Parts: sequence; C-alpha cells; structure tokens
Amino acid sequence: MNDKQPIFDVDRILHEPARLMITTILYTAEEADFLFLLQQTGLTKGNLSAHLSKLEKEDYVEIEKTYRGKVPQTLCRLTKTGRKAFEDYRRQLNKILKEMK
Amino acid sequence: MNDKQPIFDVDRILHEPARLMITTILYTAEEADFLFLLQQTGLTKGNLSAHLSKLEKEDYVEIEKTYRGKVPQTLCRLTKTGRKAFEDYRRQLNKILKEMK
DNA sequence: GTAAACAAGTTTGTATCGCAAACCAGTTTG
DNA sequence: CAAACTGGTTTGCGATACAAACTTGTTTAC
Repeated sequence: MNDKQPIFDVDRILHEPARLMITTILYTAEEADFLFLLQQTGLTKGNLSAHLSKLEKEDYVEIEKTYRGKVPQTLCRLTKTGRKAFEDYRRQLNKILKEMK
Repeated sequence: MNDKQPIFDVDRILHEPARLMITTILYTAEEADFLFLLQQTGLTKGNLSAHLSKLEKEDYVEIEKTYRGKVPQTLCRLTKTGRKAFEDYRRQLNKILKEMK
C-alpha cells in the first residue's frame, strides 16, 4: 500500500474472508474435498469453485480431480507456498492488531 | 458470509486496509485533517478522499469542512458508530486469529 | 429403456470496489 | 496577470465477489 504504514499492507489473496476460511481449514486438515469445504464454509458451490480456482492460480492450493467410484471428486491441499503465505498472513494480522490497541 | 463459520464474517468497511488505517489513526487521534491523514497513510489524495467519503456515508466518520485562514481544511473525526465498529472489528480479528492457530 | 431427479462442479452476469490519473476551485508567487 | 501551487473531488477502468444459470454425468422412478 505504501511505505508509511507497511503494517497494513496485507496479502490480498488471504485477506478475503472466504479464502482465509478455506485456507485455515486446509492448513490443519492437510487435505479436503470440495463437498467437505462446501459444508464447512457455508459458501455456495459457485463461490467455492471460484475461490479455489484463484487459490490454485496463485499456487496456494493444489487441486486433484479424481473419482470416488463413478462420482467426480475434487481434492484440495495447501502447497508449500500456501502454507507459508498463511503463516505470513497470520503474523501480519498480529502486527495489525498490535497497532490497533 | 454464512452461519457455519460466523467467525470469518467481518465488517467489510473496516476490512479494507486503507480504511482500517484511517480509522485506527482517528481512533487514537480523535481528530485529524486531510493532509495529516494523507501523510500518515501514504495514500494518494484520490484514494483518501474516496475512502473518507465511504466512511462518512457509513456514518463511521464525520467530516467538517472549514478554513485555516483562506485555505480549505477538511477535519475528520470518528463517530460513536465508528468507534464501536472499530472495537467490534478488533474483537472479530482476535477471534479469527485464534481460529487460525 | 427413457424421462426425471440428482450430484458435483463450472461459467456467466452484474453490481461494487479500489486505484491512479485527470480535473477543478481557489490562492499564492513571480 | 499568468503560472504554479493547494487541497481536495471526479472519472475511467480493470479486478472482485457473489448468486444464478448452466453443464456433464449418474442414479432413480416408472
């Protein structure tokens, strides 16, 4: 944003609550499929799909398309980049909170 | 956002870093003029103006246009609503951070 | 066996947003 | 009095987030 208040310069990818939610789940769950994320987040299918695509494009998440029997299944995992971004974002949020006291 | 993860349902007005920065300054400074905010935030004039308008429209900030001698001066203060929103947002951020551990 | 319902996502449409650049009214300087 | 400066506001535009509509394939009903 600027260099006067770099503290408030956050990762816009993770600053979006829906994506932070997804990422938080994947950070501890290691792996989750589309329907699990759908249920945990309460997002619509369209939005979940779009946010996952964005996270994939940023290389924060890797997506594996497989089948559970004959039914398609979309598996999601955080990449190394994604894990690091999550940890960085968490640190940044802590700094911001300190600034807000 | 949803009721499955209400923790991630934040105030979108303050979730924007530029506005959070402005609001954080006003929370402790009580009153600040346009040029002071400009310098402290490092925003461009256009963006500062737009974000202040938005904060005013939400009744988070009140704006008083006066003169310092012959020179126009825009004074900004948080409203009661704004102070409360700031405190709520800070609480919400704390909850999110806990969820992220 | 085929039509209707369902499952798992993806694509489309739209209103909003955040940003920089251009603009503007008034003041000061040369 | 013209040019430059101040203190902002408005405009233009690409990107975003969301819901609704669509798609591809499978299962169920009859």
